[in-house]
Amino acid sequence: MATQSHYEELARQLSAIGTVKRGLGRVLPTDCPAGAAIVLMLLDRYGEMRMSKLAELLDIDMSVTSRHVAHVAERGWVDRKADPLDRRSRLLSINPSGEKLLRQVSERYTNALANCLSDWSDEDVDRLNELLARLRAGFGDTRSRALPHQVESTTRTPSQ
Amino acid sequence: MATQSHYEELARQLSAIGTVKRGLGRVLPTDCPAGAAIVLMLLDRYGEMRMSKLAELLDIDMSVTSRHVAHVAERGWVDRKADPLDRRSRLLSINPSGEKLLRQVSERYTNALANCLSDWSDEDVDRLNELLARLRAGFGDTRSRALPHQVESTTRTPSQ
DNA sequence: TATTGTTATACTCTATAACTATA
DNA sequence: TATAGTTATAGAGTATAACAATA
Repeated sequence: MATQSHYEELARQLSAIGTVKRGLGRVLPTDCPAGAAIVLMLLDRYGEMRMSKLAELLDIDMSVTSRHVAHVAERGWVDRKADPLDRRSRLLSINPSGEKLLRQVSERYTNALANCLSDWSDEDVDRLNELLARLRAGFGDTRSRALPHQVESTTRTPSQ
Repeated sequence: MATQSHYEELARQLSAIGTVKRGLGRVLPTDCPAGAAIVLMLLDRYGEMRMSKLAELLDIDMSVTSRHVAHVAERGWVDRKADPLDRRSRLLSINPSGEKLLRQVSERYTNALANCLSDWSDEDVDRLNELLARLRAGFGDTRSRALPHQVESTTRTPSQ
């Protein structure tokens, strides 16, 4: 296990990462905020899925997912059809219009990164990608272990 | 320079980092949102400074900085005094009450990270810290180069 | 009854613009 | 006039709770 000072520095680095996310956000096309872009990426990468599955991949509440999806559906970038197996569910899929927009988004993200990170090698980017994936996995798999401090002093069963 | 697919993966990783930030946010004490915590960290690390300097370190607009500072000042965690050299300015500094809270925040952040990243070595955390710092530097130093796409087709002088 | 998804409400973080006090 | 900081307003992202439709 790493020592405390290293974790403190990591906490600071993560607190400051907003700079980068805002920088990337500025290159997005009109009417396509970051939340919409991620939805398109995930539907493109993993194919047709339900709302609930998408919410799980996004790791956000389904109520929020619902709003992101409404946004992209209203603009004709994804299709929603009834799930024949369960009429409560909706099956989401990216359509050609959405794919076209996604290509634009990817290109702009890539250009922005290439611009700002012109001195990075493939290996540098790879290492960062791997570490970020590992970081997310650590948090994603352990959400119940990262509960607020109040839990410590109670005996109740952790929610969910 | 790295190739396109590596940058695309990085864009996806960055889009998904919110999971980690939300996880860390959940361990914060009541009345101390993430924005307040960063202000305390920076005042503790760099000492007394003006609003404008703090806004620069945070890399956010001074109007936003002003609200974060008002929050922590109202709760008695930082002091604001008039700058004798320029009565328009205010000098900010963390006080003992703020230092006490900051120790609590650091401890909780560290515990959360130690919990979720129990299999990470010091070297792993170091590498991630270095890459994140480099990533931010790339964006921070080149904000004018990462402007929205509209700029490309004009001849006007970049703002600022 | 339980689950899928939507909507209403509220909170955090951010930016732009208008404003004040001072330089 | 220009600058330091504040406040008003608006938009994006999120969570919780109440709800409708279906299982």
